[in-house]
Amino acid sequence: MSTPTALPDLPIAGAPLRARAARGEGARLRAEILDAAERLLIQSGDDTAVSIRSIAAEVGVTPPSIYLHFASKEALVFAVCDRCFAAFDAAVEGAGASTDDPIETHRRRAHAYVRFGLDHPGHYRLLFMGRRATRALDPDDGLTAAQRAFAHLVEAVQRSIDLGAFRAGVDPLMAAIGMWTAIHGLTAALIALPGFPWPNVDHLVDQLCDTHLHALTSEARQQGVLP
Amino acid sequence: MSTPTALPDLPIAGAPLRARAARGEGARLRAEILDAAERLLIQSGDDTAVSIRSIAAEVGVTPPSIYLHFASKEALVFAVCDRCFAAFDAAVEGAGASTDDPIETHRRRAHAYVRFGLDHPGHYRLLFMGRRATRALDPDDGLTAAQRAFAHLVEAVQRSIDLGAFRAGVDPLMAAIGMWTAIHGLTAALIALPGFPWPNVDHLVDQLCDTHLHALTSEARQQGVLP
DNA sequence: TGTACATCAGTGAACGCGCGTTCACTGATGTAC
DNA sequence: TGTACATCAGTGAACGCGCGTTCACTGATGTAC
Repeated sequence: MSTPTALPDLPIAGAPLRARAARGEGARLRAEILDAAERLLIQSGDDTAVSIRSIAAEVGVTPPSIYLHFASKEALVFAVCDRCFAAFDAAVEGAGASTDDPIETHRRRAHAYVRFGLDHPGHYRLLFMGRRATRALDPDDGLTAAQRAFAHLVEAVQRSIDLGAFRAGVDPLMAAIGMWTAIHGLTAALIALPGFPWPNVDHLVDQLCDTHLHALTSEARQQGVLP
Repeated sequence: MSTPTALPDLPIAGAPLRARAARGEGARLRAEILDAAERLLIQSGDDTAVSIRSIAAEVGVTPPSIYLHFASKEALVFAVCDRCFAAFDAAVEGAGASTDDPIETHRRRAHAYVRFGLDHPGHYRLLFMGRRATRALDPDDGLTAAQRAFAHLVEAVQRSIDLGAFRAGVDPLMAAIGMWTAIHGLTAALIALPGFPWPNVDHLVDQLCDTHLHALTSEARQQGVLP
């Protein structure tokens, strides 16, 4: 039936590249959109620089198709970020769990944190340096992956206190905030200012760990204003 | 000559609000553009969210007029940032100079740094949390205000070493990076996550100063891997 | 076994919008003769 | 004193572009009778 010149089975330039999902497998597109959006978002590290149109093109589908699975661009970006936060959390938790030493575990967490940021600067920019909504769009969704990741750090500090490795007077929340903001500042600066004359990164992380872990372990109170 | 219905001297709705500068005072518009751009940029804290058109409207002039004084949007944004960095540097240096104590000066610098960030979150986002170029567009312009600000911190550390307040073995660059990234991380997190259950900010800054200044003053080496 | 119908997975075109930048121009003002 | 001219400080319209989202639609596939 088809003439020699007609090749309807080959993709035509400009035509969608993706075969329509079979009946009942419409949800497959949702997963493909998430994957494509993640690829583009971590490439640019900026959700405002990634358009619905570019995500649709990456999938091989037209822009309106996105709205079959996500209510808005914001909802799609949030879904991607939640997945990325879970990956970040897994990397840090995994590193922390690789030792039983209640001090060394924090050191390994810190190194894994910074390494994640340097290995995946797009992820890190997206998760920690943008202006996205922090809370779940739908309150019924429960804790976000970001909230779980921070809770894991507080738990790690609490364990070190329970095991007697940290001073008894340590406030787990204050200590967690102190360590997190310091390591975040280093990571964010390393990513944002690649032209800065940075010394060896591992030395920087170690120095930071020395400083903070010393304060959490030494019995002597420093000359600070805190009681 | 003018009829009662003609009021040519009053601004008409939609018409430019700004009177044309007198001959020889064309440079005045440059200053007005800088002021307007700074207002809008610190309001949003994001240079991609501020358009040439909105800056022109803020001044009361048409968009092409911007190009009489700035080669591109990038050049205009850079000029604004350089001014903002100078203001930031002045705030921190001023606070540091308010005492002769070589330890207390760092504490005051830290508090002034965080206070600047919280008082001017738009400035801070623009200067430290965006994706702008870090170096001068024209290499002949010499050091940027940002580079001068960091140099001032290194000098402050060096003075504390020279006065014997910091350990002799302290590397001024490493110490400056350590303190800066930590305080930057706290400031950036405070700004980016206003919904986070932050404890008292002054306590956080003090805790951070305690931790870092203790490491720089105590003779005992911590359990770190550094020699 | 055949056929009308419902459902599903998308598409095509358009909505109104804002963007940075360029280009030829205008109209007031000072200057030279 | 009068006037032609140069200069200056801008303007108006347009360039081609991409944006998120909506809406009516299409065409393949399964299902009920």
